[in-house]
Amino acid sequence: MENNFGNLTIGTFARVVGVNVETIRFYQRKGLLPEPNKPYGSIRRYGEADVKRLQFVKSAQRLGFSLDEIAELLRLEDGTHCEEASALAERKLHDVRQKLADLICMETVLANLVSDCHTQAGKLSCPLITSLRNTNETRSVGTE
Amino acid sequence: MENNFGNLTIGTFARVVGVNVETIRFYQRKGLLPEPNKPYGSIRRYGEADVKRLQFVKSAQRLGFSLDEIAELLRLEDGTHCEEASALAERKLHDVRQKLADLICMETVLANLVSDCHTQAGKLSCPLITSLRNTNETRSVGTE
DNA sequence: CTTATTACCGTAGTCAGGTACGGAGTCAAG
DNA sequence: CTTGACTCCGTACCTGACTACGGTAATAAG
Ligand SMILES: [Zn+2]
Ligand SMILES: [Zn+2]
Ligand SMILES: [Zn+2]
Ligand SMILES: [Zn+2]
Repeated sequence: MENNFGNLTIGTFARVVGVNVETIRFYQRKGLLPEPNKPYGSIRRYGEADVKRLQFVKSAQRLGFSLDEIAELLRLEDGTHCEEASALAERKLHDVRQKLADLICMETVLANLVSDCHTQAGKLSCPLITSLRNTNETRSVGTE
Repeated sequence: MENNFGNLTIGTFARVVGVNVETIRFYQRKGLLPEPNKPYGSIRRYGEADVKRLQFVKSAQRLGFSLDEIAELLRLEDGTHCEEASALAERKLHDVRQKLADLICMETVLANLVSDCHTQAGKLSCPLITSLRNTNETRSVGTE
């Protein structure tokens, strides 16, 4: 039968997006993905919309959003709640910027540690470890 | 009795560093912190070294290290394993930079969505939602 | 001396985010 | 029409990082 991208079984769907079948079922139970209907018998079929939605979930997840937050983002999908939608998006934007700041701080600290470590010239002990031991420099990270 | 910083009970120790007592005991079971001896009876006392070590754990954690990785770092603490230490830090730095790239991408997307939403002028449906529905823009996120 | 905190210790529970399992039923190929 | 892969569904289990519970002992405060 046509196995184009509009007509996937759960297994193909999972392989296309690169997740475990069980993960899809888990997301369905959590309400993140719908359980599509079974057009040709007793097996559900998944389409492009599902692929996109799942890819969105995975993208947002890589950005550190929790599944609950992603559910919130996805609940905006009906398009009738402009106020709530923009408020939510702005909150997320704020979160993202906060995370960005934290990460930039981490990046600096780690990059310095690594560079110190590499410019060590026959010193007695690793400056990376020494720096980590005097935690002063890293204390400012994650000031939420 | 002297409650200076070289003679803390577990409760004071916890309060000083700002963690739960149970967390300390948990770290002890994990081997991240030693169980000090009981100099005045049957109650353990904690000193500056313990405070520093716990602060080290918490700092490293804020930098995105897992407890297992931190244990690894602590095992390198004699400072004679520069290679391993820097390799570990470099791996973390790579992770952090990957997350940064992802977040910058998401920041752009979210900022655009919010701005679209605000420049909406009496249109039928929220452009933020519309954009979210065509998730194309977020597809590039997390290209590991 | 009594009472209220705290410490000690082991075990168990929590939460997020899955992953695995087992017993059906279903479907396309040979 | 059987075989083997796949699906469905419910339930159970797993990891990481804690957090809570419960009983007993020690000790500090009044
Ligand atoms: Zn606004
Ligand atoms: Zn080094
Ligand atoms: Zn070594
Ligand atoms: Zn809008």
